[in-house]
Amino acid sequence: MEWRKRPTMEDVAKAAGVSKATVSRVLAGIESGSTPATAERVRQTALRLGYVVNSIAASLRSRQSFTIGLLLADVANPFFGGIASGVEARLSQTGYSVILGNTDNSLERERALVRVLVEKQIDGLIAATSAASAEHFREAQERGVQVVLVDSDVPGLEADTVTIDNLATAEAVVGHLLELGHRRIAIVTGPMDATFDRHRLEGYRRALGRHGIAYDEALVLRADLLAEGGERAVDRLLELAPRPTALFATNNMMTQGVLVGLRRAGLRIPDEISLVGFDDQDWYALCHPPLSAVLNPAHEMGHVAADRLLTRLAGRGERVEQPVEHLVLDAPLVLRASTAPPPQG
Amino acid sequence: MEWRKRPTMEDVAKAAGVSKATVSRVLAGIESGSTPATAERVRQTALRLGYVVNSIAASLRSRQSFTIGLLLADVANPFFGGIASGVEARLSQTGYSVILGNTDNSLERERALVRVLVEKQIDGLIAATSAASAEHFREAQERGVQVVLVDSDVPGLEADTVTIDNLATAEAVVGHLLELGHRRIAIVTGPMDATFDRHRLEGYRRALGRHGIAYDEALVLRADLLAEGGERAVDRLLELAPRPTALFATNNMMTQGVLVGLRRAGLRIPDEISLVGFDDQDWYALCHPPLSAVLNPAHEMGHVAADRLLTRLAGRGERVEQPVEHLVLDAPLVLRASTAPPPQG
DNA sequence: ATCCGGAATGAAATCGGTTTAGTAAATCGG
DNA sequence: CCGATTTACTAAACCGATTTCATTCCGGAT
Repeated sequence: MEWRKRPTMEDVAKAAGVSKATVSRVLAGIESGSTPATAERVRQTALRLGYVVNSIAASLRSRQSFTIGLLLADVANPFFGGIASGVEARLSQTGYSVILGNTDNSLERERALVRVLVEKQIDGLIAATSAASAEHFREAQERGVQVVLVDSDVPGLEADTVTIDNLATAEAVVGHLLELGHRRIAIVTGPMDATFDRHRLEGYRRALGRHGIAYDEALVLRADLLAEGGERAVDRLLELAPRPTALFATNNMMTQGVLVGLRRAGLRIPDEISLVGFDDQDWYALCHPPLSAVLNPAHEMGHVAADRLLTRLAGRGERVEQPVEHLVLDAPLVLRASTAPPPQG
Repeated sequence: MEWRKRPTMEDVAKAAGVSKATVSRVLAGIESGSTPATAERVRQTALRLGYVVNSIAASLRSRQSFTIGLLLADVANPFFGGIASGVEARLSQTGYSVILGNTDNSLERERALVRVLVEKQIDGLIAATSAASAEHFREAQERGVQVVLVDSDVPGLEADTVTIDNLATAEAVVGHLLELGHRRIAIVTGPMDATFDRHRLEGYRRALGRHGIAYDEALVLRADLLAEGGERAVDRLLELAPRPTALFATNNMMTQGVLVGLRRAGLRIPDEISLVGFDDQDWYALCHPPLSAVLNPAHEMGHVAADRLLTRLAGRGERVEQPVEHLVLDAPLVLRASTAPPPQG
């Protein structure tokens, strides 16, 4: 069987009548160390032979993979899709590749993924998961991986973060509801593993406190961050007496679930109940009624995180280590038509 | 500066009193070639030293990276997010990693990405883009990369594909509209680069033909596959006289755009115009009115594509080459409330 | 003419594994 | 008990680049 082997740098060197070292220098774009004429000849032969570098070999020797890991709780969720697109957009401008890992909110899977990524010698890691544990990240750091956290912070981990001010944002949402006159406001939260989750609840609490309203555990509907959970939360809400007049759903999937639950229950928004969602999506404007929600800048967070990672990578080998940064982006509340003063009676 | 180097296989070998070869065999899980006692001792020392393999080095020698490339037109689009999650779910069960590439519908970016992926020695490539060109894929194939296409086919490329029957699906949609009594049915298409785009139009055409209705170029609203394009398509539709009584949007983003365009124009669905969308999303059920659409099984397509790629990778080195397969999945039309008989007069 | 310094280049070491070829000892059949 | 396998294991080659260090070449200063 005839099979043409792909040309290596050695082949190019031979064909161009130079050494591997020279070919390497030329193709790496190093100006000094070769005549313009030689450089051109090398480039031509490489092209003629259809030579393509083997980055695996290059990485082995140079100890740089130009690859970063991206851990997401759920790629199918547009919020994380937005983060991914932001990360990818920024990184691929620079020749870095991103290895995608989906954790499905499983800490076990997350650990396994980090392990594989470390084995693959990633230069950096961007994580947007709700992991409560820090050790697997710390292990990666010890092995020289720069890590940047997005959306959520991990307590006890010394790493850059890119988030929104979840506390203030939630406080603003609930403040808006309070100003409309609502007094019984329910909140649908996740399992409280992640900081964003806890901070959103804390903001809710603080807004109530500021308005002199007692915090009532019964109004905190703990769910699973998925649509299913949002839907079931509505069921529990219906059993509350007196029934809350407003509801705050703290992520996009649960917002969606709440919407179907409310529709199934036949509750009219905002006449019978006001609703504020999270992670604004384009379609929020299209449902009935158009939904007010917090705009969580997913794409931008991804972009900023990638940017931060790149500068950190660029600054390796510096004498002084760069201090960690905690970047906080704006998350405006976009008001549409799903909130109104509470019904009379 | 004191700096502890991460242990290599050599270190483990020395500490365990065996050779690198033995360590390699043990850690690779090769049963034969070592006593259970030796194996255990090696595993223990590896653990004790905190040894982690360097897959880069392993890949270089073994010529397998256990990495595949995933090219998507737009990760932020939930449809592609669904494909990504399907691919990732199937692949990560098996120790493969996926490198994500976003093409943004740019052929140039797509070519550059394929180049980088080939340099990174991917074992396989899954692409869900609307590239009309085959050569960059063919080049990857020549370099030993197995290619699987998802959602769209690339004419002139010998590769596995995983798609839906776009022609039949579109024909069914338009057939449904025709049976309701519509005679002027507009369609919003993409730029016709991709086969899915062309096939959907062809299905539209065939349905009309089957019902003895003339095909009218004016009713074909060419857009850009984005929401923006769908919105502008509505503007053009409004200028048509007589105005079409039904509209078929052929992907999720354009469906969304059409929805906002229609809303802005104040056209009531389905009283004044019927609408069928594509790439069913959960929120279609939540808008007003609940939207009928084709359910494009993104997650499943990704899953199947990954599966196909894995069996192809497993079958390398066989005497006989496996023939390419064209897998076609079901894409049901889910009817909700956005279609009705045309208005009188 | 001679010496010197910098630029161009090449030979060889190196990265950290996998794989091959080979060796010594253990096992087996008769 | 002997030759023939088999088994456990090692030494060394190898994958294909980058990087270090030595060498050659050249023009300009002395």
